[in-house]
Amino acid sequence: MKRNSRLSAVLHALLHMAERGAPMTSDELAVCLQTNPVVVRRTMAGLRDVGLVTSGRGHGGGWALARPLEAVTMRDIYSALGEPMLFQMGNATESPGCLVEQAVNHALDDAFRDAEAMLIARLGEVTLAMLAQDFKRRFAEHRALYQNKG
Amino acid sequence: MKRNSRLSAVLHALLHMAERGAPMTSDELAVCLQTNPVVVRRTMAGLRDVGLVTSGRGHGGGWALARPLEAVTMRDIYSALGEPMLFQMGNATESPGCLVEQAVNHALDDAFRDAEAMLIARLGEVTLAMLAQDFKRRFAEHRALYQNKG
DNA sequence: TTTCATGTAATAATAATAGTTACGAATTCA
DNA sequence: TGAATTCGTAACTATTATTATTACATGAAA
Repeated sequence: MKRNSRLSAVLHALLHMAERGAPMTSDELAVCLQTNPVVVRRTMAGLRDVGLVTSGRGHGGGWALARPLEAVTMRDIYSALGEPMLFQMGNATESPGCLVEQAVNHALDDAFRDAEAMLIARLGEVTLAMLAQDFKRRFAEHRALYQNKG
Repeated sequence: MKRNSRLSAVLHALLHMAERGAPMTSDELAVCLQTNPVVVRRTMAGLRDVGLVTSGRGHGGGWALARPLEAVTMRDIYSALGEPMLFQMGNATESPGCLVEQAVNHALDDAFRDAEAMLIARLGEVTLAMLAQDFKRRFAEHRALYQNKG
């Protein structure tokens, strides 16, 4: 896994889990996401805590979706991962004794809060089912191209 | 200077530069922003390159605003610092061979692009003059409180 | 009871950012 | 001219945050 793009990676994982019927192990997901099994567990643990996925141990164990694709939005995932991903931009000092800084921080906070609100709203409009459908469309398109060429 | 809050720090600096009539040296700004003079130079150099501030060497030199406060918005500063501050969230892989990932990234990019567009629009509505005025308001308020208490 | 898989703590490695040191170049003033 | 400033930058170090790894315990299934 790279950079701070955990959201992208997790969505990726969830769609692969959906394609598969049975649970996927941390090792399988780690290969899929090009990261380490322990990192997968740590990340998925957060999703399990809010009821988005389930985990099971022993034979036949692993990670599985806890809800149908239609009932999960990108916002759910974003929130489960701990929203401050972006937008944290904590203002310079936590103890704003300087009145200039108070004025600056107030204006910045306003703008960033609004932008994040819009982001969250947009993420809430897209379900995993929609993503899966978009994937299918791309797949069909890709296959058509492939058949044309050979 | 702390964290990734360069935007906040720079706005802070510019307002202090405005209060003062004469240019401020990197050393003075460094004290004001609790950072290092070299860091100040590096940061301010970006603003100078887009014509927001001027720099002068030797006696009486230092940094000064190149435009009136009314003619600079928070967006100008945000852009000059290199927008990808937040929002960079580069999707997991740069070579998206996986169609699942393509679908995910497309959806995420849409949402983040819209949110950043809103952020930039909001930042563009606030001039440094407005921030200065808000500061004055806070100062008056503060002084009133102080006089009441003794 | 052996094998498989998660749970988690502790540690190491990486990457991004910020801070330092050092010195060169340009400007002012005596 | 020469000394005092002050920015301009490169090179290096330090710090911080994130990610990856190791190791082992816990629980479940065959």
